[in-house]
Amino acid sequence: MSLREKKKIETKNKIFEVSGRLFKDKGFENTTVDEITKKAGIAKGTFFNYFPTKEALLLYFGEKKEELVYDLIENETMKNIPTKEKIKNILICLADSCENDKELTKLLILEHTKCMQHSCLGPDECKNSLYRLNKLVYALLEEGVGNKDVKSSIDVKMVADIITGIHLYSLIVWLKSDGEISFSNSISEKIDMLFEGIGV
Amino acid sequence: MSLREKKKIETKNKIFEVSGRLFKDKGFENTTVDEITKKAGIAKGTFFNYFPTKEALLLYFGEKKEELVYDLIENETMKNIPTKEKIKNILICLADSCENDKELTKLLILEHTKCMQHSCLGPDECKNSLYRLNKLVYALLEEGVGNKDVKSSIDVKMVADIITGIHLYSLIVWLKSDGEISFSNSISEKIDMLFEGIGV
DNA sequence: GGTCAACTATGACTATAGTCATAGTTTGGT
DNA sequence: ACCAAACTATGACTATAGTCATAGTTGACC
Repeated sequence: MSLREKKKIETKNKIFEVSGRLFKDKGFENTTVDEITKKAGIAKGTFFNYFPTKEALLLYFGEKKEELVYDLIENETMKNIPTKEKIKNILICLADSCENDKELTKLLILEHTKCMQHSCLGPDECKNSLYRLNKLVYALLEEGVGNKDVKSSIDVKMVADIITGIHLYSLIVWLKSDGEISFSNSISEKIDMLFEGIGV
Repeated sequence: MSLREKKKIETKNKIFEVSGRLFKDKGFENTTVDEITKKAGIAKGTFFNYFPTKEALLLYFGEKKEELVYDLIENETMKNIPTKEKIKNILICLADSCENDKELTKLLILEHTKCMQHSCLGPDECKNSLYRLNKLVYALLEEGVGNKDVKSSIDVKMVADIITGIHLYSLIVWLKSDGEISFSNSISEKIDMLFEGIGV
């Protein structure tokens, strides 16, 4: 690795590390880029060489976190269990991950909602976690239809959207609540309902 | 009405009117508060006497729009039709309203997501359209359970959340799409699925 | 119609994200 | 070792949302 590459990684890590501490201490909104760069010992402009906006740094935190959770999720997808259980387990993994850092989750869901709109990014570049979840659920449902685990008459894309929506709104409700609600429980029950249907 | 009250209303309307034109012309982000106040013939500080933030003005646009759509929705709720149809019609009303001003919808959904998180506002003050929809759907479902239109075994709150989630994510997908998708169609089909269930 | 309290308007000021021309550093080729 | 090109850092500068002390206006009461 060249000197240049080493320095780049070092600087990026320094920003990541310093801002992580600051965000934890004072919150994202109350931390200025000036402050981050001062503590990291770099010039303000340098920050923007690494992250195009302050929000991009937030998304980077999100990516790091997602790497971890998707390792777990990958495991789940391998298991030989009914589709419903598989989807539930995955959503529970995600929920647990959200539950262990509510503040970050709160900030990220806003960024992801923002992201989803600026359709600038195609399917693959888009690091958006909602989008990623949606694709994964889609794949599992297709598998489920193949296994006769899920009605073959359904529009798989549509159901994937329903499930993503359930995840998103449950997340929002949980964020709004002051900790009385368990995100993972509530989502699990909702998936049961979707599979059973609510009509008489 | 006192002179003071008249002037206040006049000024607020002036801001509303001028900013409406500017937002249409150049978009929300590209319109500055400075510009709005100059065209409205008031000082910058005055703007913030009427709207605490630039985003609050956006929410005001949202409220005005919502007043209109909720008139239609109220009509629907009166009708003597199956619960499923009622909920579908309401969601279609909302979708139509969104479809007739995509840009505003895009901006509002972000603000509403933001709003939902800052749990500062209680159920009643909160003008948030997601929250409002959620409450309405909840009421209709209860009615539906009473009418034996909906399984009595369901947790009504949970199903209301599912439906709100379906609405929200469908909205996001529609916003992301470049007009190929009909928001109202897609949501209607999703409600059918939820009533029927997707399990074999 | 004078006076004071309550309300409202004002615009200079602050805070902060993000830009950009310039200066400095690293690299690969000779 | 030297040079040019490519890359990276820098911090003064800009743009803009939002604040706040001050000045101006309105209304109610005498």
